[in-house]
Amino acid sequence: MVNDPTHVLIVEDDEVARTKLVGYLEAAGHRVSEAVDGQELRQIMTGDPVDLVLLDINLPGEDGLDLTRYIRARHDVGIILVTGRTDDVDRILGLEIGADDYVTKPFNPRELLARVKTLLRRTRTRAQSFSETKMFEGWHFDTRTRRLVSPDGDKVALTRAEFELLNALVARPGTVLTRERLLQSIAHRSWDPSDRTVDVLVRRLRQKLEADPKSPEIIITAHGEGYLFAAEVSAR
Amino acid sequence: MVNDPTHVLIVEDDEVARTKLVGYLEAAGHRVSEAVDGQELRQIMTGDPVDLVLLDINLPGEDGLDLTRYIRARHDVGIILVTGRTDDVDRILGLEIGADDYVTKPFNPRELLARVKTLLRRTRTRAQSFSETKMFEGWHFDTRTRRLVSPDGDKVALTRAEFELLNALVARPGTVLTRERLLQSIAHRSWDPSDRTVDVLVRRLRQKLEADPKSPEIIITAHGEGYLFAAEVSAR
DNA sequence: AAGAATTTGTTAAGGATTGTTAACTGCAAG
DNA sequence: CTTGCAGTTAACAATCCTTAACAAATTCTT
Repeated sequence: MVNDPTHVLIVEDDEVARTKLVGYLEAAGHRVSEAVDGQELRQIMTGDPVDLVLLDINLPGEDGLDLTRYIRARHDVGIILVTGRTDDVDRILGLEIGADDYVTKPFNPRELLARVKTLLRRTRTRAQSFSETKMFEGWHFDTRTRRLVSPDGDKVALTRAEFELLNALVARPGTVLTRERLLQSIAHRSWDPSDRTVDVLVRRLRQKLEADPKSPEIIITAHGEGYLFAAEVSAR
Repeated sequence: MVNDPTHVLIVEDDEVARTKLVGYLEAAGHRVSEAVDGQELRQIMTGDPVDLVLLDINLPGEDGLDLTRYIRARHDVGIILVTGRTDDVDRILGLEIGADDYVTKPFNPRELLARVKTLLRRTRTRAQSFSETKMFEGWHFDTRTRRLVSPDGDKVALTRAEFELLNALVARPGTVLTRERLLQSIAHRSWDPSDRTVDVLVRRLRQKLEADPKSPEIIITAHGEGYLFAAEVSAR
């Protein structure tokens, strides 16, 4: 895995955040370059082939979206946007103009690295298509904007972990998923039998999602096995 | 169970691991083929229909993920990935690109066989495009949501074990099923003559299902043999 | 940079499900 | 009718899940 270190370019003007990112990625065995604005980015990318760009969306001068356009126009490289929680619109726009993925600040390191790794693999094998909105029992769940809309049209806010959990469940309706596996999807870590993290998250999700959280009909527990998404899911 | 042996293909380059896997699966009554790389896999799969593939994720050359994509593109077959404990991302990615399940090395035989079994059941019904809800004596039984609705329209909650039991019975109406076999369906374990687990579960199910649990008409006991689902089942 | 706010993880008590045991009941063959 | 075997039943034990409250970690605000 460290045989052929991939070259990752981080574009971020805030020094604290940048240093953090550099740390994570170097620890994961990547070669890392840094830039604070479009000028530095151009300088680096013309001289040294880059495999993946981590791009803050809020930059002074040319912002992340401008740079996404710029990069897409001349380089074949993966782009991950780093966005704030409130940058909904920019995020969508970013994906539309060619970014491959995004992470929301605050991100957790594991998730970040997971997305980096996933994207590297994808760009290497040239696959396409990223997210979509799924519907179940009147709910709309957009995996791209991370938004959940109730049958009445109310927006329901999901925390990061709640989102990941729902995402994992919705991806495999009608299948019992073990806690081990769910925790993998949520936090990229493994599970021991005394760990009740998943249970607690399931409960929190149920309270947002179920008509009667006491007798759930969407997220069903399989005693001794795990949990199961019981509603029918249609994607669009 | 050994009447119609399912054909399982194991793709694993490490000989020790492969031999182990072969042993487990043959002991469970499956017909097993072996491959060490993508080339051998293609050779086998073109000549001989396979029901399930056990696929090591770390292979030299084309790895498990590449092969998952390949298989998904041309065959309707269950895929279980065999992953190392550290392959977080690959595992999740594997599921995203179409694997059905995974087991982590080192695995225990019991878990492995349980997963193989549930997946075979699922792919089999998938192929027959089986319906999800079955009806008998006015009851509606939805195997996907695990819900039971009485003739009056009342929802009856089933516990996991009750659900599995009813599921096993309904799948073969008019046939006497041994305790051994029922316990297999419920708990994936074997039975000894002093084990009253099935009996107790039958009783609990009867109390939810039978008009008069004292003289059951739907779940009949076959003295000295096992139990029998006596109602007529129509699927839809 | 400090404190507030939010999210996430942890713990322990309480509840539910499942497994086990043993007394009891009924069946079926002599 | 009796006897032995098999199934039923209830009560208990073990395991697993739910819940609420709290602690820790993280992010946001000023």
